[in-house]
Amino acid sequence: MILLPPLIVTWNKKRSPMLESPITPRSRDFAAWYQDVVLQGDMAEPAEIVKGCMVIKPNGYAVWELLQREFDGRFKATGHQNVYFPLLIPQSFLHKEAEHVAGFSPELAVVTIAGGKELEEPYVIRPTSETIIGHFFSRWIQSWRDLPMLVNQWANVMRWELRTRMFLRTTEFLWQEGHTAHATHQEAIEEVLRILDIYAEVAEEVMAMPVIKGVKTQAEKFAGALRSYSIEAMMQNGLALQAGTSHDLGQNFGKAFNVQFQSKEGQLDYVWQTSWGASTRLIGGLIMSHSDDKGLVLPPKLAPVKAVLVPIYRKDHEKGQVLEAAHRIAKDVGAKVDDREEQTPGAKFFHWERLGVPVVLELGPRDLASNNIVLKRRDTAVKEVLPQAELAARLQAALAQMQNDLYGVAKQRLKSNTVVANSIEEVESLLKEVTAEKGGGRFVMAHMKDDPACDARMKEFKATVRCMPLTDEFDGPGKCIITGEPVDRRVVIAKAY
RNA sequence: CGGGGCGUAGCGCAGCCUGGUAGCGCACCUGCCUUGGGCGCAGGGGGUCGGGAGUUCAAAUCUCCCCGCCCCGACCA
Repeated sequence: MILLPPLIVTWNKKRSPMLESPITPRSRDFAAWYQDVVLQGDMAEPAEIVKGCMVIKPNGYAVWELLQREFDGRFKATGHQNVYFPLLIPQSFLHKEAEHVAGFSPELAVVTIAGGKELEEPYVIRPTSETIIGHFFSRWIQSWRDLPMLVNQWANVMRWELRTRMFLRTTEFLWQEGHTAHATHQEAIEEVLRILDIYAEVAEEVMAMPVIKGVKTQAEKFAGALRSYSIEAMMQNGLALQAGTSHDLGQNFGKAFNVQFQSKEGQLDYVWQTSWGASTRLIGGLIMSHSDDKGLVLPPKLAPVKAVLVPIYRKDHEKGQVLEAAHRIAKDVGAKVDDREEQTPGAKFFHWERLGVPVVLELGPRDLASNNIVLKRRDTAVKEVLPQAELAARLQAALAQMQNDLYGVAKQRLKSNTVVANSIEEVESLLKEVTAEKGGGRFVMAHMKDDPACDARMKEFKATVRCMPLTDEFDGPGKCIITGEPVDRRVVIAKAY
């Protein structure tokens, strides 16, 4: 295990013992820091008895539920309906689309025995549901009147990964997968981009996590898609995280599963399909975007508890007055009162700090006498003394400001860690510059042809082409740094999770 | 799947080299005392030492096998 340095408690030496921080500093070991924050923030823990899986704890699941609500509302507002398909998929289904099976075969878990008997045809535990949904789409769709078909499912999926990290990559994970069918390619493309916008909006406005929207290279696209789009975020160590993907499946699955419709003109044609997904990985991205050495930092919009009030008192008569006021004030502003008697205020401050609660309020005898209250933001650690009468407004303002500030800080980090390269040598040196000491990364923008041979060269730097941005300040034509051929824009090259 | 680390009380660890009564801190229980950033004191409960086999009078400790977890690399939301 990692040895932890003592956290020296300087504010009250005569009363406080030397304490050990339960969290490894980010700067020392980012991976250990991340794991500590997940554990100390009570978000999840390794399932231990089930390889590669995790238990999402109440605090973590509450964040997922808030995220779900944000996505689900937007999906429904754009005409999608929720459905649920089986966890088990006949193995043969996977084989109907050549690229699809090639891409997913290595990571499938297969059920071969059920009810004590060997199955005639094994089932795979879904790694994603394009195939089984294709099968049902072919039964549900006959006419142009049945289109567009817009469905979404909230589900678990399983991919047998060799290397797992909580939230970022586990064998089983939760996600939503949207599946749609359209009469024309144009409509399908519009759908893919509409969803990509929703992903970006939730990431930026709800998670306070800036992203780059882009197109995946052919080498990096979803197995079975014509084109894949993604949003890419940058973590605090400069590594990239794919935070949501939206795929233009063309007619590949339509043909594989015979999903045909009769057009207004009476002609038979295959549907144009899309699929798109965002997973619990987003929570990993959330943690790696905002949290610090003291623990979790949650943006107000995704904090299950937005404010906690810690009452402070000495004597019995103070206790009664403080608690009465604490409950009254907390009720007014929607804060939770931590009135546990067996914990001292100091212990409570540390507790809520680790859990990432955006605002902690302090109320003690001094405040009662002056009609004030103390408000402290999790991200800045700044304490403000303000009149109780102004609390409701000031709390809302503080939460809104914190939401904005978190985004601003992350946006600035993305900007300042994004650099331009005009040759492959420059890509290499720019990537190596940050890898050595920091164990980190950055985004390098370079002109590159969308050709698997070019993607492959990035392996030398342990990097990948994250995406070809749809729009950003690095747009503009140039020559591919590998082939010299003219290309119309720069791509994002980075090390990634 | 390769390399490394680790499995001893709920958690974090010491003990192992050199075999001989299973320990420490936190947490937990009881009481008193404290409360504006991890209070203190006193008393107390809690263990198939990851599993199996072997060596030995005797194994947490030595040998072999197995299992699991974490980290680092090749594949990936």
